Amino acid sequence: MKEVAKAAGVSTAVVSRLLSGDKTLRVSAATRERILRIVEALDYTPNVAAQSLRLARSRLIALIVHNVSNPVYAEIVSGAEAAATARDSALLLGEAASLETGSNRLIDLIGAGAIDGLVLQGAGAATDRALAKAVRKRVRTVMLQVETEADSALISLPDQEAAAIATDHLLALGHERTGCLATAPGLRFSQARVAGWRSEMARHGLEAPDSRLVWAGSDLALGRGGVKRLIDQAPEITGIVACNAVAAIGALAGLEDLEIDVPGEVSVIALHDFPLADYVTPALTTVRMPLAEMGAAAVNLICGDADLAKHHVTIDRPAPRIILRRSTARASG
Amino acid sequence: MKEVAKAAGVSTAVVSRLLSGDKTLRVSAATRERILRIVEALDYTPNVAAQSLRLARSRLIALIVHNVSNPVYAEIVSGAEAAATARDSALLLGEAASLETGSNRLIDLIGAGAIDGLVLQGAGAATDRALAKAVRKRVRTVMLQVETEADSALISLPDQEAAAIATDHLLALGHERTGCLATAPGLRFSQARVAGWRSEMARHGLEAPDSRLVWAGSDLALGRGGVKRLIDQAPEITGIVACNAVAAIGALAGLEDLEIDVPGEVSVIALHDFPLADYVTPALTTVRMPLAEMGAAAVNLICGDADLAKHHVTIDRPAPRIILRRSTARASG
DNA sequence: CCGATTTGGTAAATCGTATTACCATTCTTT
DNA sequence: AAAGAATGGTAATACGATTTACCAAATCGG
Repeated sequence: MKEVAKAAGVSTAVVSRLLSGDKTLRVSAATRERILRIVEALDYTPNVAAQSLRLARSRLIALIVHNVSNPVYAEIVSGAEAAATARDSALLLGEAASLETGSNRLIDLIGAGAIDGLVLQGAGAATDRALAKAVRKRVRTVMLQVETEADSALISLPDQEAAAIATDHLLALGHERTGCLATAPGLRFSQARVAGWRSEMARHGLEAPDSRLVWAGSDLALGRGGVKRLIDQAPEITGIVACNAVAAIGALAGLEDLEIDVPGEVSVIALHDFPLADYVTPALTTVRMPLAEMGAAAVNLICGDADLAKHHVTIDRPAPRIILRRSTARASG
Repeated sequence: MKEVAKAAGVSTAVVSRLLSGDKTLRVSAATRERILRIVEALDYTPNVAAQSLRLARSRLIALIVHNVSNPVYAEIVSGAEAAATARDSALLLGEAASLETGSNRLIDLIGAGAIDGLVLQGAGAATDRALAKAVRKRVRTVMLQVETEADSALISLPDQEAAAIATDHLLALGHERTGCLATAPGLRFSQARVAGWRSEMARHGLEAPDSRLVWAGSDLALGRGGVKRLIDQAPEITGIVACNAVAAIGALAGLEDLEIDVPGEVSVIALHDFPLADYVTPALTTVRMPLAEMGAAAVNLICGDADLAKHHVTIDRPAPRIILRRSTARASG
C-alpha cells in the first residue's frame, strides 16, 4: 500500500480509506482515478493478515462435521459453504475423527479466537474440545441438532413433525404395526423423532411399545445391524420408520439378509433424502428435510448480529415432504 | 503477550522466543517456569493474525472441489482434511458452483496470497479463477487429476492401470464385447482410462471400436443417460467398464430402465469405490483407487518444500484393486 | 586481579493496514 | 474584505507478534 500511495503522491491513509469505501473521505475525482489506476497497474491486493489484525475479524467460519462422506452431512457442508461464500466469508472444514486428539491448527484457531464463528454438527470429543475453546474466547457458536449448556445457538430441524409425517404415511398405507429404527439415543433430535413416531401412533390409537423401537445410529453398518435387532424383537411389524436415511439403506440390506421383502413384507420410510436414495433397491421412500438450509442458516446466524445465547430456531422451510419411491407399499394384510 | 511479559517481569522478546521454541534463547529454569505458569494462568493464546502478518504464513490450505455431495470427491476432501490436520494446518473448503461468479472471500484469500497452498480438483470456471489468482501470487498449487499450463504440481491416479484391471476382469469372465462408459472428454484422466480399456482389449486381440465408447460424466444422471446411448450404439456388448462409480450407479438404473439384467445380460465394473456401492442392487463391482491418499498427498506436497513446477506424481499406493461384488458375472454366451 | 567468555536477558525495528484527529487551502457569504 | 464553511487531504498511532543486534553482570582461566 505504501508503494501505491507513493506512486500516487498521496498518503496511505487516502488509499486505505478509498479502498475500504470510507464515506467521510473527500477526494477529488482525479486522485480517485489515479489511485485506482495505480492499484490496478501495481496489482495491489491488501494484506489479509494485516487487515485481520487491525480489524480483529477474519471472515473465516469453521464447520466441524462428523464425517463428510456421509451424504447427509455432505449436504449440510454444501449449504454452509454456499452461505459462507454468499456472505463473503470462507469456510474452514474439520472432520471429527482427525480433531479428537493432539494439537491441531483448527482447534488452535478457535482457541485463539481467530475465527468469526463456529458451527458444530454432532456430538463427540472433537465437538467438545472445539466448544470448550470457543466458549473461552467467546467465539460465536451455532450447534446443529444437538444442544449444549454453553451460550450457543441451536438450530434444529422439524424432527418430530417429519417423523410424524413418515409414520402417517405408513398408517395411510394400512400398516398398523410399525417399528422405529432410531438414531443414537440421548440426543435431542433423536428423541424428537422417536416422539414423532410415538405420538402419531398414539393419535391413531395404536400402540408403539419399546419392543418396536431400536436405537441404532446414522451409518450403514448400524442400520443393517439395528434392523435385525428390530425384527428380532418385533417380528410382527410391517412398517419401519427409519430416523436416518443412510441407516435406512443399511436396513434395506439387513432385511435382505433376513430374506424379508421390501416393500412386500415390510415397508421402509426414512428421514432425510439424498440423490443415491433413488438408486438403491428398492428405491427408498424418504421424508426430505432442509439440510442444506440448516447449514446455511447456521452461517447466516453467525454473520448476523443476533444474540446467540439460548437462541433456538427450527428450520421449517421448505417443510418436510415425502419423496415417494418404492420402499413403501400398501399393507398386504 | 505484553501482559504476560509484565507479569513475569521480563520483556516480550523472552516470552515470544520461549513460546516459539527459540534454540538460541538462554533463560534460567526459574524464569522459564514462571513464564509458563503465567501463560497458563492468564490463559494467553498468541494472536493468529499478528503471527500470520509477521511470519507471512497462515497455515491455511484451500481445497476447491466440484461438489462435496459426490462421494468420490468427499473422500478426497476427507483425505485432505486429515493430512492438513496432521500437518498442523487448517483446510478451507470451496465448492465450484458457489465460486464461479461474483467476488468471494476464498478467491480473495488466494488472490491476496493469504493461504499457504491451494488444491484444485476438477476443471471449470471456479478452478480457472482460483488458478489465475494463485499464479499471480505464486501460491503453491497442486492440481488433482487434470493438468494445466501453470507451474503447478499434478497428482494423478493410476487411471490407465485401473481401467486395464477392470477390463481384464471382464475379459477373464469371458466378456469379449465390452463397452466403455467414459467420464467427460478432454481431460487427462478421462483419456487415460479410455486408453486403459482400449489397450487391454488390444492386448487380448479384441476390438474396442468407437461405437462401444460413450463420453458421459461423473454423476448419476449422466451415467443413466450415457449407458442408454452406449447400448443404443452397441447393443452387442455384454460388459461395461464405467470410468466413474457414481456414473456407474446411474448406469445400473439406466440398464434397468432398458430392462437389461445386470449381471445376467450385461456385467458392469466401475472405477472408484465408496461405501454405498455395496448397497445398490446389484452391488457394484469396482476397482478401488486411493482417493483419500490423493487428497492427503496434495496437502503433503504443499507442506513439503519440493519445487512444484511441473512436478507430476501418481499415487500408486495402495494399488488399485478389485472389490468384487454382484454386478459382474461370467458371460453366458 | 584482569581480560575473556558465558549467562540471561533487552531494545527496537519490522510486518501492512485502519482510523482518529487534525490541518492548510480555497470558496462563500454578507 | 473578513468570517465561516467546505474541500482535499495528512500525521500519527495502534493492532500483536517475531527477530536481530546488542549488552550488563557474573563467571572463569591464568
